[in-house]
This record gives sequence, C-alpha cells and structure tokens, in this order.
Amino acid sequence: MSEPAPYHHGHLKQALLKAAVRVIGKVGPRAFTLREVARQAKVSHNAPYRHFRDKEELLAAVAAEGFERLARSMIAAAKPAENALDALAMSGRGYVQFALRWPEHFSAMFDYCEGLRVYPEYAASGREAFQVLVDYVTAAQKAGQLPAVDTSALALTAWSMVHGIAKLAIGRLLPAESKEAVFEFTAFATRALSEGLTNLSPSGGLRRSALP
Amino acid sequence: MSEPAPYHHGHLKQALLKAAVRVIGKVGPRAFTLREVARQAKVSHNAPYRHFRDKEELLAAVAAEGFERLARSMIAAAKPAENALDALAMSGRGYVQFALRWPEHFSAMFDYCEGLRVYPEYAASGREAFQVLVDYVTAAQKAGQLPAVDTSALALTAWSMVHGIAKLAIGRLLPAESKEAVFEFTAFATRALSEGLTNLSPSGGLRRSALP
DNA sequence: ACCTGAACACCGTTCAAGT
DNA sequence: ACCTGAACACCGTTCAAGT
Repeated sequence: MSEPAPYHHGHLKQALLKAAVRVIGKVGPRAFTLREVARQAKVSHNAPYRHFRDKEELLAAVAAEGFERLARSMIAAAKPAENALDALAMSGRGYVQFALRWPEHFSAMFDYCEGLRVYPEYAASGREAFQVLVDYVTAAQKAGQLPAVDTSALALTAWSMVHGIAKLAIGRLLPAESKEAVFEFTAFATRALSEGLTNLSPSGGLRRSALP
Repeated sequence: MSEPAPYHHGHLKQALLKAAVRVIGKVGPRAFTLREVARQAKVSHNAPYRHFRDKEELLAAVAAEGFERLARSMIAAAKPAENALDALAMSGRGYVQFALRWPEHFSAMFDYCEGLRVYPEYAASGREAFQVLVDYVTAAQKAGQLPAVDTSALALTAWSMVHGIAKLAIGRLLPAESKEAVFEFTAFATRALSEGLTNLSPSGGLRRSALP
C-alpha cells in the first residue's frame, strides 16, 4: 500500500454513528454519553471530536438515521394495503411499530428537537419521513377517499394522532398489555379519526369486532 | 417557642420543589441539576438528600405538580363551553395551552415516564388529570353527543390526539408560526376527530389558512 | 490527518462531622 | 433533626503532544 493505513480504521465516523445508535438503543438519550460511545468504538474518549463538533452533533446524526428507519418502517407496513386510505392507516401502524421497537431512538428523534433542528441532515430526513405520510394522504385524496381539503392539514392531523399514540404507549400510559394491544388501539383510533368519533357504531368499540 | 428553630427554614421541601419547578421551566429536564436547585434554594448541594432520596424522586415531585396544573388548565379552558362535546374540545385546547406555556415542565412529565411511574404521587396526579378527560367524554355520551362505545377508548383516542399535537408543536414540527395558529390547528384536528376526516366538507379545512 | 493522555470545571452521591 | 465540606467516580470539552 502506498497510502499509510489510517490510525485504527478509516471508517471511524460510521463506526461512531453505529456505536451511538447502539448506545442510544440501550440506555436512551439521557444516559447517552460521548465517552461510552468512544469506548464502544474502541477509541479514546475525545477521538469523536475529529468527526463531530460536540455531543449534540452526534445526537443529530443518530436522530437523522432514526428518521430514515422510521420512513422505511412506514413504507413497509403500508405495502400490503388494499387501497390508498388503508395504506395511510397501515403506515400509521408502521410508525407506532418503529416507536415501540426503538423507544429510546424515537425519543432521541423527538425530545430534543429545539436543539437538533439546526442540523441540515436532521431537518432533511425529518421532512422526508413526513413526506411519506403526505404522499399517502395525497393518494387517498386522488382516489376520492379523503376530501379535497388542505392536504397538509390532513397529514398533520394524522401525524399528531399516531405520534400521540406512540409517545403515550412508550410511556406505558395506555392501558395496553402488549404491543399487539397497542396496534389494535392504533387501528381503532385510526378508524375513529377517518370516520369520526360521533359516527362510531355502538358495536364499534375497541374489540376485534366491527367491519372496516 | 420551646422547639428549636429549624436550621434555615422549616419548609425546605416546599422550597426545593418550588426551586425545582423554576429550574425545570428555565433549562428543561435535561440540564436540570440537583446542585442548581440547591443553589436556588440557598442550601448546600446535598441538603436536598434530606427530603428526596435522589434526583429522580425530586423530578417525580415536579412532574406530579405539573399534572395538577395541567388538570387545572384543562378545566379552566372548558369552563365557557356551551355543551358537553364542546367542553371536551375546549379541554383539549387547555391541554395544548399548558404544554406550550410550560414546554419543559411538560417534557419532565412525559419524557421520563418509565422511571417516574413507580412514584405514587406521580401516578396518582397523572390519573387525576386523565380523569378530567374521561369525565368530559362521559358527559358527552350521556348528552347523546358521543356514541355509547367504550368510554376509555374514546378518551384515550382524544388524549392521543391532543398529546401528539402538543409534542409536535413544542418541537416546532408543526408549521405554525404562533401559539394562536397552534390553537387553530387544534380546533381543526378536534373537529376532524369528532366528525371524521372523510366527512370534512371541502370548505371545512382550516379557515383563513392557519397553516402555510 | 488522526489519535492520545492530562487537565479543567462540572455533576450525582456518599460520608464524617458540625449545631 | 437538619445542615455542611470534603471526597469519589463520573462527564463534556480543551489542549499539547505523539505518529
């Protein structure tokens, strides 16, 4: 080799991000420590400063990575949908699914927004994830399954709903014993939002009874 | 007085809680520091240990206090309502109002649930706040404005919606320029939930475009 | 360029000691 | 009982130094 081999490995930045995602997933953004990430990546405690200005910048990278995974989770969940409105509902399930699978990562993405929004990668991947939702809403409108009102207002309403479910479920504030129970509640809430609370048929409560 | 006067003041616990609420409101639960609270209360940095086992126990007390304020905010906002369903919607506005007024306190109440739920005062005041919502739902059902389906499912759905709005608004993830715009969006989402997204009349989007 | 070890100012928590 | 100061093991960040 003519080039001198990098000190330890030439991919420290990726290695750090990977370690950071692992650390976040294990202990959460509160106990998340730059020094622990360095330990996991087997470098000295200040090597990360070569690639990230400070702890927050690494956190922003972790959060951005999270938005990409979230978008993939929504898309995957919506794949088997039978129509546009169904795809919107199923993507909501994918949203909650990601949140329950990676609660600490989800927290890193949303509980520190004020600070993170200045990082372009964070903002961009966040927008992309939201765009997935907007696309499903647009498709449902084109299919005549949703009215031709402000698309963004519809998308934000749906987002608020699933986001609230996700946060409350993570905090164990919903009386749901299992992930499956949370998904059932998500389906109920989704249907309630699309049809209207006032229009629910008396048999349309939580249980796996009613029709679509 | 036969009893010796307390060392500094006999109300250190209350003073610490008050200082903690102030510190949380100023810097948020992340930068929240036991030593800073002690400084604000003008006692040594480990005096708090006389009244709180550790930092988390003080945080739980702060969060519990927050739930009491949240409940009061919901009740106050629903006061001028004209009927039961309207009261439910207005209490949602009160919920969002509290979250926007005290975002850091709101964060302390909801972003650390896993750990805090073991503290009885936290759990109790959280339940009481939720009960406010349940009461409005029950009243609306009795008035025939909501169907006779599972009350708790209805309440949890409404809660998820306003909670999602509150969290997204705090993170500035809603394209709303002002608090008033957030309230308008809350009103839109609330109406959408009660009438159904699919039933919104084309003119029934957000009036005067509160959203860009 | 990329990495290291020592250093600084902080933090949560503990402990022996003061009144 | 209630409070204090010193001490310990951590942390984020900086800096001079190594290859």
